[in-house]
Amino acid sequence: MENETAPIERRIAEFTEACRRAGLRITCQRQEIFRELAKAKDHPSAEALHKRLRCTFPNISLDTVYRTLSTLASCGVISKIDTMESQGRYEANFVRHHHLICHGCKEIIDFQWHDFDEAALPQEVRSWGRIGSPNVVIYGICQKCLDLQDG
Amino acid sequence: MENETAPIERRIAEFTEACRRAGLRITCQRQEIFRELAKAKDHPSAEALHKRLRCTFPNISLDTVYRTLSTLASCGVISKIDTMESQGRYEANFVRHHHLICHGCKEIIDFQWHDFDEAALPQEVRSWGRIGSPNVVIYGICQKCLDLQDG
DNA sequence: GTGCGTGCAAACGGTTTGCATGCTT
DNA sequence: AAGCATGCAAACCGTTTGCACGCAC
Repeated sequence: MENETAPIERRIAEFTEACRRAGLRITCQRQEIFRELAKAKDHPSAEALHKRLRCTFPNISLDTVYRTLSTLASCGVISKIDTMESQGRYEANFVRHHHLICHGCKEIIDFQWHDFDEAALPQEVRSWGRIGSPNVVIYGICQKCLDLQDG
Repeated sequence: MENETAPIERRIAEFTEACRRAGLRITCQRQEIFRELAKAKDHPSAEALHKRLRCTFPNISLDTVYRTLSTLASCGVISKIDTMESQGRYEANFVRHHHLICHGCKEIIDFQWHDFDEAALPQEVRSWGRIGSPNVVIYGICQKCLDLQDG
């Protein structure tokens, strides 16, 4: 699960193993949902994922997609991204990264920032409790949307 | 609007001025909503704010609170915080800061981090488009919630 | 065989919207 | 006087839930 650049089949195998460890049954719906998310590059919502899955798996229901995403997220096998929008978005990228979010097209771009990842946190934060990885979120308007506005 | 530590009446005056500039009418609902948010220290949701407002302003409707918060947020007079939860939360703190969010009690704590604010952003980010202030968001479990679990 | 996971449909909760009235400008 | 803002109620949308069947174990 730790390497998003691993070949997709290897990632499925890791996923299967992770489910087994978590006591989750391995169903084809779960495998397909994970595969579709792992191969997506755009942080899809549950609905977007459902739409894609229906091409190869016409009977899959939206509820199952919702249920599976939330199950997998709570096992830490995938993660949910909090955005300003009403729809939740998901990703299966476990390389440490941060997000750029476009207010215009809602695209989410991953970026890495090693200096940040290694920086010491303020004392106030360290003494607050038990923390997860600090995440940088930057909202803005991407170049494509800027061009559309000006053009 | 820039100083959250200014006396509340001065902040209301600044708010009034900002509305005028934005071409928004100054109604007592808007003033009261802003006042309640400006004095809140806990990043309330629309519903929480509505509940508080009803004490001093029994006829105010929830719709107006929603409408006003979204109007003010789009003028940049207040800001909306994106969290993992379904409810949107708001703040009127314009001192540069970041957020610690507790998965347990959902409390949101502000903290400042000057070194971060002054750090150079990765090239990849600078060339992406037009960006707003980078925000650090840290999820975790606060000490109070940890104590409850262990105790 | 046991019981978790699925599909279906209905409920849910937060938020948004249409409309007539009221109040700021 | 003109028209934006409000309150009310109903719609909306993403998500969750109850239930009976089916499949992984």
